[in-house]
Amino acid sequence: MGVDTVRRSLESSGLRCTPQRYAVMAFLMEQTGHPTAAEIFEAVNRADPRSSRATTYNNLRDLVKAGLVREVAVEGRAGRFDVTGMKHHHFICDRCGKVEDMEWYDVPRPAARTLGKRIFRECELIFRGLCTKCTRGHVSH
Amino acid sequence: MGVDTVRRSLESSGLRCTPQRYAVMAFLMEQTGHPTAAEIFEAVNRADPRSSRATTYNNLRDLVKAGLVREVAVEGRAGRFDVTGMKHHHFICDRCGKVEDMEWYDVPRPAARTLGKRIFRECELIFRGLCTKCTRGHVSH
DNA sequence: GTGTCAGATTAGATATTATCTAAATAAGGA
DNA sequence: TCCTTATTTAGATAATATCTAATCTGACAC
Ligand SMILES: [Mn+2]
Ligand SMILES: [Mn+2]
Ligand SMILES: [Zn+2]
Ligand SMILES: [Zn+2]
Repeated sequence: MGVDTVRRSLESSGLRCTPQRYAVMAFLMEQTGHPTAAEIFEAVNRADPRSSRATTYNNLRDLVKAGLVREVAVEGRAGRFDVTGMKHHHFICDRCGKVEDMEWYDVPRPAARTLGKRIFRECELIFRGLCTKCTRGHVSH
Repeated sequence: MGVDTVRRSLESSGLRCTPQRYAVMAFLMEQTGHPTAAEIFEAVNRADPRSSRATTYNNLRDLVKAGLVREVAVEGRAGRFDVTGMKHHHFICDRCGKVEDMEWYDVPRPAARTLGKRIFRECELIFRGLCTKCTRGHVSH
């Protein structure tokens, strides 16, 4: 994805395209994992432009609010982020906690009866088990 | 669920049945919501026996490790807990963040192809949208 | 290009959530 | 009743996130 695509997606969300904000988006887009705010902060500051901690958090919050980034639901204490855009599910490793993307597929939505007066927007699937790395040396059964 | 049931489930997990630990289990079992550690700490200490903060956290960790309690995957910063036992899914409100239980139903597991060398254990479904309370006054479309 | 200013950035303080430490206590079996 | 060891405790500390208020700058109008 090119520089202009990022710039335009920021602008169309009413966000200025600042070097710091751009760097967060660019880093997240080249990631296959789900970095924490601390990891994003560190990665962005390995090169110019520098960005303060507050700015990194501010930008993550703004990008999430704009729908360009999401905070994934995990049970750890540190928020983990990925770019929205391509729909996908997640696999979380029981052993090492790694969060991996999984191919998206449609899930039967809940029955109207169980939904009640709630307004349904989407389903999200979390698979659990052992990741490829943690599987090594593991004997099933 | 009776006193003895809790006691036995603790003992069969190799955990001593202490008043503090029992209080955490008892509170979680009467909850329909998904309290944070701070809420559990507060609730437990509204009456005897008292429990320190460290003990509340220790017990939650031990109960999770024993499989009697689980930490729910949510995107907030504070861990939220519920008792395992009855399988169910979750509905998370976009607006107020409330986590509600939803009737369990089986989900088609991912294709072996997308699973690769991972070892699959279970699927967990998260529904998103607006809870009943946040629906009030909301105009769809 | 220059001026304007709301939005953005910053360092550091503060808040929130969770874990650690080491001494004291008590559960449960012998 | 005694013994062993898991558990509890207060307080310190760590990890994560937000706030503050001074300063700066991106984007737009001219
Ligand atoms: Mn992802
Ligand atoms: Mn639940
Ligand atoms: Zn793993
Ligand atoms: Zn709600």
